[in-house]
Amino acid sequence: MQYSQFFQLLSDDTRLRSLVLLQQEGELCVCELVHALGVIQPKASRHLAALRDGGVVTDRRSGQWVYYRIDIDLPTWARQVIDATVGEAASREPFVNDRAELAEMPGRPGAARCA
Amino acid sequence: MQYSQFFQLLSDDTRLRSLVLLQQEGELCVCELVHALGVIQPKASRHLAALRDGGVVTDRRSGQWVYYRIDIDLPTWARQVIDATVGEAASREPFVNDRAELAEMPGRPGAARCA
DNA sequence: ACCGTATATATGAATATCCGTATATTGTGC
DNA sequence: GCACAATATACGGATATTCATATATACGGT
Repeated sequence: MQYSQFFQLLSDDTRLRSLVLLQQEGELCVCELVHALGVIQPKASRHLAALRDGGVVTDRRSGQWVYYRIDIDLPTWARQVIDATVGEAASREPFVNDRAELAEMPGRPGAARCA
Repeated sequence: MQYSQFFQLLSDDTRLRSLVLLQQEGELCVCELVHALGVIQPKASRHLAALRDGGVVTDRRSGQWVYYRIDIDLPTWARQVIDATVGEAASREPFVNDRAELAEMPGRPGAARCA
């Protein structure tokens, strides 16, 4: 059943924190997520791959960097789930701190960081 | 983190199908869920206990029966997640069939089955 | 071609989850 | 108190998830 699979992807802290940041920032590369979340690179990469394989995010290569964003073609209900969650989580830890860590990251690649 | 825990509870088919039925019917006893989902009793009971321990549903004893319903005090965002999901899932399998099986169940206990 | 950076994947271990069976608990009616 | 129905829990076993380490791949600059 596709529904429970979607929720399974949201049931891990690293994946959920990544999704919240992606929803807030629009697009992020792996190294930005590694810095913001304070996790090692293989861990971030693995969870992003899971989100991509599940159709929740898409990736785009630009030079050495791979940028991830939430899939534009996500079904309406799934988008609503993410919206409701991020709306609540945005003002709570650890999500507030994740965003602060991202903002303080030096030498971020200069890709489009539109919301 | 409470958010990922909530999603973990929605990431199992049996629990999600139970929640959809509870959202639609308002209140159901274990034996009704056993019949509607076509699962054995310990399985239904175990998953309902997980939902109760996670604060997603509440239980109420009435004679031999224990009735479950979605917790009225669920945070707004969690309620929105369930609403969006049930709104979409209600017209799809296996949720349609679950409800049909429940409607055809003989000898249902005569408790409040309000929406 | 070589080196450094960014990202992905393979591997094995630790842990968590889910299951069916068996059994315990609780309540009802006699 | 006894029999029965509804529900809950204990127990192992099977499977899935997550992790860190190590390694592989891809790209840019020189």
